[in-house]
Amino acid sequence: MAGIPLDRTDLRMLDVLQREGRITNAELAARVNLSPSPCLRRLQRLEAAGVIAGYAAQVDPQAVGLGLQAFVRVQLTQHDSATIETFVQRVNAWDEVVDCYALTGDMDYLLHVVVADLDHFSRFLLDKLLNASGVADVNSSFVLRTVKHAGALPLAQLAGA
Amino acid sequence: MAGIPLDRTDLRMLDVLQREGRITNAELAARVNLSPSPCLRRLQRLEAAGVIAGYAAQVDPQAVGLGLQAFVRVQLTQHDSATIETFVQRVNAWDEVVDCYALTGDMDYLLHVVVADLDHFSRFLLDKLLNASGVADVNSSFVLRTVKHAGALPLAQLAGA
DNA sequence: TGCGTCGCGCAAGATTATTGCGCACATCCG
DNA sequence: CGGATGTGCGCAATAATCTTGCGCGACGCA
Repeated sequence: MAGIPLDRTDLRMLDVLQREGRITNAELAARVNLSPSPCLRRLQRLEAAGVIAGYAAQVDPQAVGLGLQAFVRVQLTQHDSATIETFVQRVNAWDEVVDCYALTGDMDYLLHVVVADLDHFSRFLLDKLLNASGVADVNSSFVLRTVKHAGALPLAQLAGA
Repeated sequence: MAGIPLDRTDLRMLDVLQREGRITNAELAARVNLSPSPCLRRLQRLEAAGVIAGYAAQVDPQAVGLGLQAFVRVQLTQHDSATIETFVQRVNAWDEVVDCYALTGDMDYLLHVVVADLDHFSRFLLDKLLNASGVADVNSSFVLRTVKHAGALPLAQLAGA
């Protein structure tokens, strides 16, 4: 996992693509002061190296009827590999869980949950989460407002080769 | 904010684009059993309506030297609009904060922070967050492992017109 | 100075985007 | 029941873009 070296141009490309992922290669080239050919070759290199893991359309949750989001902190009863493995597998199978992180602190996991409404959340909580073995404690907080959703890493602060 | 009606084809398009945002219109059309023309027209409609808010390249944080992530829960001293307004503005100005949500529960805000290392985080915490007025309490948890990062809404479970 | 490497720009063919147009089907009203 | 209307599809043609091979110049090094 050494990671490939990234120069200033690479970082500028990434910075642009984080915000406008469907921009044409021609315009991306113009933004970073390059002709289309080397720009495309750099892009393919970044994709092949996994620096760019993929591209995603950002869908408005409200528009598709998913109007409620919550963050659920979960504590497991035990921390042996079997318990963890089982929990992780279930989390990956649950569609409502968009993100899941293992954290330091008194709670083991943080789940970002997206659902249609309170009823939907209730079913998720009762039928899935609390039904899962190994779950000792659960603490739910609902999203009142999305204050910031950059969807972009702070590349500006990086020096780059 | 009624939102435009979405049929089964629209949802399938969104489902594909959430995972492969840079797919060509021709291939997207093939995936949803449509010819390129109506597929593009649907896409433009979805973009214009804001159902698709944008497109983003998913950059690997490790690859760009941002190897440490944290979730910081913040409680404000007061909840008057002036205190909130000030805090929100600062959050939006801080590059390290990728996401920020106002939550129910005993902590008012959840910040998703991406930094290079502990030193970087320390500077963020001491120089920025704890220096901000109106901040009563702060609780940081570091990301040990990203268990799941779908980056996609669960559209499969939606019926759609 | 001479050699090798690296990355750029140019150019041409293949692919894709984009628009106008006509047609089929469903709905609604007379 | 018949005709009008609207909606959305596919086709076709042009414009734009992608994609690859190639030659050139800059740089590092012995």
